Amino acid sequence: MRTALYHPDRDEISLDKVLHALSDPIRRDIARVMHEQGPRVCGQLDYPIAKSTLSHHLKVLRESGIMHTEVRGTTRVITLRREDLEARFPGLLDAVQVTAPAPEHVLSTV
Amino acid sequence: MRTALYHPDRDEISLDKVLHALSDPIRRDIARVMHEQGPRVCGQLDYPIAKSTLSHHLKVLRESGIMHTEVRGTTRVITLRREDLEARFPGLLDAVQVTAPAPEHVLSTV
DNA sequence: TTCAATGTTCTACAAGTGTAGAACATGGTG
DNA sequence: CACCATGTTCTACACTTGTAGAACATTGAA
Repeated sequence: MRTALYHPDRDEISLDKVLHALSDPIRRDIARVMHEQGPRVCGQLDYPIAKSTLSHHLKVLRESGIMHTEVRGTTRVITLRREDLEARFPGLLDAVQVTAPAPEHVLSTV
Repeated sequence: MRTALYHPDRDEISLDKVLHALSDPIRRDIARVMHEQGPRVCGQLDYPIAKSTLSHHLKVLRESGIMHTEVRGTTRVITLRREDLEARFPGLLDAVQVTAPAPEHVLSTV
């Protein structure tokens, strides 16, 4: 059963959901990696969490409108929806350090 | 028993906690009101929630470093920590529409 | 001192979240 | 076909969260 993956339209992307999605450090880092290294295959992501947990995070990122998922064979290519997010919430990706390097004094953030 | 209210130092303000705090629409609106109308007394805030719930939200905002609380008689004056937040996460308050008016197409956000 | 006003804290609860193991689905390969 | 690789979905669980009522603390005023 192939069901189409849900992606909100640009105008449906909600700030509540985006901020919630980005409040998790792993999800924020996934977004950062997608921006820094371009589209990725899920398996290329390396975090100390279970496959099912990673899948959950990717679902949150996709359903909140932060990334796009394209099925390609057995793998899935995920892409940051940079333009949609920039159009909807200008400066947000920069401000949450997804598209901007963190200033020195921020790196030690707990 | 008067215990000093906890306020994180500027350098201790964590992006995780700030984003989580701002992912709630009521808390984000409180921040917006503080910016727009200056320091407020808690009782001036008008939301359809219980006193204890409002108090909880204010605690989250204070402990995440978003606002400062000053006890003054029986009331408490709350202030947006605009400069600290701007220094720590430049552009964030604007991007989450706390210090910037929402563009037309964003007002209908669900 | 007694009373009222302002908020916080305590307690409780339903809903949501991050986590992971097991099973499943899909697609490529031999 | 059988087999493996990639990820998702199902189920479960402990923890957190937003919510509110009741009691409490503090201060100012009558």
